[in-house]
Amino acid sequence: MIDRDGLPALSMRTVAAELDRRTMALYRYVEDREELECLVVDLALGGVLDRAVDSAADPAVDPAVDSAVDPVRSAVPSAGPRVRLLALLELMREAVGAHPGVLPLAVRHHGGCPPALRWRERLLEALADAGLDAPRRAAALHALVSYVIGALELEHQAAVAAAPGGASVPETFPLLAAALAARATADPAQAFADGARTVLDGLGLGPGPGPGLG
Amino acid sequence: MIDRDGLPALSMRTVAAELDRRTMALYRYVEDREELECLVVDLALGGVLDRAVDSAADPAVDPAVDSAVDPVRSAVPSAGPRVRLLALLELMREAVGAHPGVLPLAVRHHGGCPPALRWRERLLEALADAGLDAPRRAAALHALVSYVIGALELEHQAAVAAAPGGASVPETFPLLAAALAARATADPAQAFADGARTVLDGLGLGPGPGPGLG
DNA sequence: CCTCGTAGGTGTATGCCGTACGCCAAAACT
DNA sequence: AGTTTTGGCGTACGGCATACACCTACGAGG
Repeated sequence: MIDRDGLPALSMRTVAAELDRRTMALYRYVEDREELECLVVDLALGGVLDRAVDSAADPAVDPAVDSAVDPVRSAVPSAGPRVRLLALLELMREAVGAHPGVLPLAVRHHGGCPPALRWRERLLEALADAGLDAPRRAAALHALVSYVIGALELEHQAAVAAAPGGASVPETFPLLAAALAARATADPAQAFADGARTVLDGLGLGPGPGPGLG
Repeated sequence: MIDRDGLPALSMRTVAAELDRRTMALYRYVEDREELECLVVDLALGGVLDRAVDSAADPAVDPAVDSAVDPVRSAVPSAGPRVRLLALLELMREAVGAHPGVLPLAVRHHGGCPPALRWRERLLEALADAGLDAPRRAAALHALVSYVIGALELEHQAAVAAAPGGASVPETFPLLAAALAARATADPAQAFADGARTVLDGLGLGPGPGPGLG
C-alpha cells in the first residue's frame, strides 16, 4: 500500500478498507497505530535483511558455492570482515530501497524491529571477527548505524524534493551549489558505498590483509 | 512551545492559542503547516549555528583572543581543518541539543533552512582548506552530514525510549545487548565526537600536521 | 473629507485522523 | 447445552489542517 499510494495514505481506515474490514476490526490484532507501523517495518525489512541471517544458519544451501559469490551469505570469515560489513550495509540500503516510503517508519521503529536487531547483531559479529574488542565494537556500531540512517534519510529526501524543480540554493553558497550539483548527477548507490567505505577506513578496517592491527 | 510540551503539541490551533489569535489568523503569515515548521527550524537552529558564521565575518570581536579559544569562531585557517570541522559538527549537535524535540522537523526541512545551508557551506570551506578538490568535497560532505543526521537521530531515540524501562533486547543477541548497555552508560557527547573523529579519519583528515597527502 | 482597497482577524464548515465504548454473531471448548 | 472466546460492526468524540466567506480598522488617493 505504501509503495502504491505513499506513506501518508497509510491509516487505520485505509488498511481496513484494503482488507475489506471496517476499521475497528484492526484493533483486534493491533494495540494501536504504533504497533501496526512496527509490523509494516518488520514486513518491509524482513524479506531482504533476513536473506543474510537465514542462509548463514541454513545448511540446505551449499556454502562452498554461495560463499564464493555473495559475501553476505557466507558464514565463514574468509571473505574478510571489511567485505562482509560493506555487504551488510548495502543490504540495508537495498531493503529500504525496495520500499522507500517506509523509511520514516523504519527510522522511528528500528529499535523494536526484530529484523533490524538481527542485522545489527550480524554487524557486531563481523566487527568481532575483525578483532575489535567490546568497547570498540560499540563505538564502531554507533558510527556505522549513524551513517546508514543519515545516508538513507538524505537519499530519501533527495528523491522526494527532486519533483518540483529544485530547491534553488542561493548563489551565496557557491561551494554548496557545486557539491549538490555533483551529488545530483552521481549514482546514489555509488555515493552510499563510498561513504560506507570512508567510515570503515576511519574504523581502521582498511582494505588490507586483515585484522592485523588489533 | 516544543521544548515545553513536546513536538506533538505543535499544531496550528496551539500556536494560535499561544499568540491569543484564532487559528486561521496564522494563515495570513504562513502558507500552511509545512512553512510554519520551516520557520520553527530556522528559529531553533539559527541561534546556535549562526554563532560561527556571524562572528567569523564580524570584525567587532577580537580575533586574536577568540581564535585561540574557540576554533569555530576563527576565520584564520591556522586552527587546522580537522579541528574546525570537528567543532562545526559539535556545533550542530549543540544546536539541536538545545531544542531536542525539533529534531524530526530539522531533519525533514534542513534542505530549505538557511542556517543549515550556511552550516554546510562552512563545512565545505573547511574541507577546501584541507586541500580536497570538488568531487572529494562532495563525497566528504555527504559522509559527514549523513553521520551527523544519523547520530543525532539515534541519540534522540535513545532519549525518548529510555522512559518506560528498556526495550529489552532478547538474549538471542548477546553482542548487541552488550553494545547497547555500554552505550547507555557512556557520555552521549563523547560518543558523538568519537564517531565524528572516525569519519574524519576515514576521509584522510587525520590529526597530523595538515593537508599533506593531497 | 470621504472613499476604498487592503491587511489582519474571525466564524463556520468539511473531511480527514486515531480510537474509546458497547453490541452482536459465530465458533470453540466444557 | 451452555459458556467463553474470537472476530467484527456501528457509533461517537475530540483533534487536526484548511477552504471559504465575512467583518473591521486603517492608510492612501481622489
